[in-house]
Amino acid sequence: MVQKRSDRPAKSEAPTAPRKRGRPRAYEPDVALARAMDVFWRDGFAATSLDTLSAATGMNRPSLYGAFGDKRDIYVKAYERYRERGRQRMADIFASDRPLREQLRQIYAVAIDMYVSGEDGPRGCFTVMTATSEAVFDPVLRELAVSGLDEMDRAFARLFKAAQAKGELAATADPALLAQLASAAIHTLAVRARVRVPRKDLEAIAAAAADLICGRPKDR
Amino acid sequence: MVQKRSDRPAKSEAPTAPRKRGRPRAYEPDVALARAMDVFWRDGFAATSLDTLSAATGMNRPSLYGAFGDKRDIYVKAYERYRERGRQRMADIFASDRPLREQLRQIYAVAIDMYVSGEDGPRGCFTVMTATSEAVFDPVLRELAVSGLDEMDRAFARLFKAAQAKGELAATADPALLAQLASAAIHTLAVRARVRVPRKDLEAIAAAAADLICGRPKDR
DNA sequence: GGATTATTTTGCGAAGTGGTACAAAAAAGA
DNA sequence: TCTTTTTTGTACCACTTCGCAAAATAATCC
Repeated sequence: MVQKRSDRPAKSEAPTAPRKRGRPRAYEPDVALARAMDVFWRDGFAATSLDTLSAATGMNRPSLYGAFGDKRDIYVKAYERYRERGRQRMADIFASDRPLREQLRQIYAVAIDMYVSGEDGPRGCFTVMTATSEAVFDPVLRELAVSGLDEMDRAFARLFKAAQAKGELAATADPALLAQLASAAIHTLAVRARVRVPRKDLEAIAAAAADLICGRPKDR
Repeated sequence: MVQKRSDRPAKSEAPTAPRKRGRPRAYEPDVALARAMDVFWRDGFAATSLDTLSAATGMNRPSLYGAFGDKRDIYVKAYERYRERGRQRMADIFASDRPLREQLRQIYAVAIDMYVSGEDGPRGCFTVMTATSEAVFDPVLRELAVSGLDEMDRAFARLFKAAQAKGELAATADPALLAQLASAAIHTLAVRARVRVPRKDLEAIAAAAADLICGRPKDR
């Protein structure tokens, strides 16, 4: 009996078996948070009640509170999870060294996918739709929303710098400024998706944005 | 005594003196609606309570209901008022026949003015911030939000068509598509204003958008 | 088995929600 | 002065909201 409880018990199977002491959880924190994210993403902060969260997660309110904290805490965690998922979906595309126009096309395609997703209707972008609403008077939420916008801007800026180095983009362009316009396309896609603009129209906007940024396409 | 009550009494002074029969109103409907608009614009639909509206307008709830209807009715009227005001502020600029780049600069300047306005903090754009949130599940509100986006798109499209006719814009450009990108800049300004991005930064984005749309500036 | 620990369940309470009924108030008309 | 008409102010309703305390439950540890 060397190990006590300070380090992982290292059970036989998956890392998801620490076998703690008391009554076992009836929920999986990660999937519960995913459901909470779905609700906040769809309805926003103010329009979401703890009862709705409770129903969506299958946890009753005290369990919710114990696991994640109060409503605002759940919101913050849900939003961070949203950010993390978005980061994962975008990472490969930003990292690939394909032609700039193609990278842009793929990035916008992923964005559109996310924004029109939703069981009961297109949800748009969590950052643009709900995070910015709460951002004005809540400094913490504002910092989160700002970092969400910044992250996208900076990713685009890196992309454009690399494209300039490869000669795919005019050397006179300001990468940081152009990045914010590339993000602007993301934002308009989010807004328009939310009012049920058809996917086809969104794709046309995305293509036009990519064209405008890269310069007119040479061939077709 | 020819005229009864079907037509205007045409009192001596302003048209605001029909002198109706019962107890006179303690509020002016128009300024009350302006206050309601301020609240909804700032807080959105869900986070606004009738008590808040009551306090802001100086009307108590029954009077609010009598004058404008239920909460959603007030919201709709407030949003329509917002639209009307925006239309007024933009109309002259869109109608002027100045150089395209200058028109764009002015349009974006007005937008920034509106979006950073607000006694307690920047409010962003009513359409982008709150109308789109409610738009997913409420067909009426969706139609309103869509028409709000469309109106801006179409105004830009007319602008670009005229610019093409004057030779200020490449004939190969698609005015309708380019218009949606011009609107995208509006949307990103709204989003960023809401998270308290400084005015100076917003102006830089607006200038970059105008440059990108018009083509690089010839001189400076 | 009994003690310990962690979680769920039940239920409550205080505040807030949108909406309304009803009487008092304030004007014009007779 | 008395009636009629319109609006206001008070009070209330049924319901929802968030958060929490206390008890019940289910596991491990000894």
